[in-house]
Amino acid sequence: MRRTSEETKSIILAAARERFAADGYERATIRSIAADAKIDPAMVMRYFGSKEKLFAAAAEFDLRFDALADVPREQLGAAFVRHFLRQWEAGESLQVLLRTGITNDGAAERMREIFAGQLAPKIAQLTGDPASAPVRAAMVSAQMLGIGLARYILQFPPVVAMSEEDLVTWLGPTVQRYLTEQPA
Amino acid sequence: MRRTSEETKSIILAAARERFAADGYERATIRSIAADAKIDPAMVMRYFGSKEKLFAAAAEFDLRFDALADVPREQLGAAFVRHFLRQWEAGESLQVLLRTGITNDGAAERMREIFAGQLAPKIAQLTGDPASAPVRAAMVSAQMLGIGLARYILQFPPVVAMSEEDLVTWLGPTVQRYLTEQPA
DNA sequence: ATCGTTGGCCAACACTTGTTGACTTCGACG
DNA sequence: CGTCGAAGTCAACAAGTGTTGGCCAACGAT
Repeated sequence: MRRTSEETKSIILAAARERFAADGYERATIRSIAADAKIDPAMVMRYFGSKEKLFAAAAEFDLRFDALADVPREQLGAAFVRHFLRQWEAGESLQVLLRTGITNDGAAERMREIFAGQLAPKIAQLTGDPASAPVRAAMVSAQMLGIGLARYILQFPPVVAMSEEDLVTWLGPTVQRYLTEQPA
Repeated sequence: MRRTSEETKSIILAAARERFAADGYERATIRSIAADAKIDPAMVMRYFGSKEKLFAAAAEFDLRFDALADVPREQLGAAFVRHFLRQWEAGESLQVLLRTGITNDGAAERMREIFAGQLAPKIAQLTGDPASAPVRAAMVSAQMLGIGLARYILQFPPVVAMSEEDLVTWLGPTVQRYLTEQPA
C-alpha cells in the first residue's frame, strides 16, 4: 500500500468527482470521498488543502469545442446537440458543475466562465458575428443545460427514455435557430 | 409577542421559502430560518415536525395553467413563455424547487409530479393530442427550466440582461414548435 | 545499518447540525 | 381570583462536519 503522491491524488480526485456529481457540494463530505477512495480523510487535506480547493480541482473542465471544426453551417444545430449530449455522458464533469453550481457560488462562477468563455467565442468564430455571440451562447447554454437537468438530474421519464437521435431531432432545429437566425 | 399558531406558522413558512430559494436544502438551516422569522428554532420543530416536513410544506406549488384558457393555437408558445417567466418571478416557489430539486430527492420527485402531472395534461387538452403530450411537456419543461436556471440561479449576464419581451421573442417560437409541430 | 524523506493513519479539536424535553409566560374562561 | 392550555424560551443532546498535528512505517540514498 505504498504509492506515489500523484497516484493517490488522482484516486482521490476520481472519487471526489463521483461524489460531487452524485450528491452535490454540501452532501459530498470529505469523509465519504475518502471512504470511497479507501484512504484517510486527512490525506485529502494534505493533498488538496481544503474541501473548497478539492472541489476546484474536481470541477476543472473543458467543453472541447475543437471537435466542431468543419461542420457545414446548416448542420451546426444538430452537431452542437450531439456534442453536448456526449459531453454529458462522457465524464461526470458537467454533472458535477450543474449539481454544485446551484448551491456553490464558486461553481456558478466557473459555469459562467465556461459558457461565456468557451462557447461564446466558438459561436462568434463559427457564425462570424461577434456582436450577437454572447446572447446566442447563453440561449444555447440554457437549452442544453435544461436538457441535462431534465435527463440526468431530475430524470423526467420521457427525456430519459429518448435516444440520442430523438433528442437531436427535437433540439437540433432549436439550437440551429439560436445559432444562426435573427430574431426580431 | 403573543400570536395565534397559524400566524407564526405562516411567518415560519415565508422565511423557510426565502431561505430554501436562496440557499438550497442543505445550506438552509433550521436555525437560520428561525432567526429570519425571529423565533426560536424549537418552534419550527413544534409546528412542522422536522426539516423534511417543513420543506414539503414550503415546496407546495401550483403552476396555475388555468390562466391559459383561451389563447389562439398559434400564440401558445409566446403565451407559455410569458406565463412561465411570471411564475418564476411571482414567488420563490419555482426557485425553491429548482435549488433543492438538485440535491434533494423529495424535491426532484415533486418536480416530476408537477411537470408531468400539471403541464402534460394541459398540453394534451390544448393540442388535442394526448399521445405526444408527455414528450412535448418534457421538452417545454427542459427549455423553461434551462432559462430559469440561467437567469435566476446561475445568472448568466446576457440572460439576466434580457427583458421579458426579448425572452419571448427568442423562446416563443421554440416552445411553439415543441407544443404543436411534429418532429420526424 | 542508519538516516531523512515521504506516504499513511489515528485521535482529537472546535463547531454546526437537527432534534428533544423541561421550564416559563401569557391569556381566556370558570 | 385561580387554573388550564397554548405560545414561547432555554439548554442540552448526539451525531456529523472540516480541519489539525503528531505518530508510524516504508522506502532510497548514504
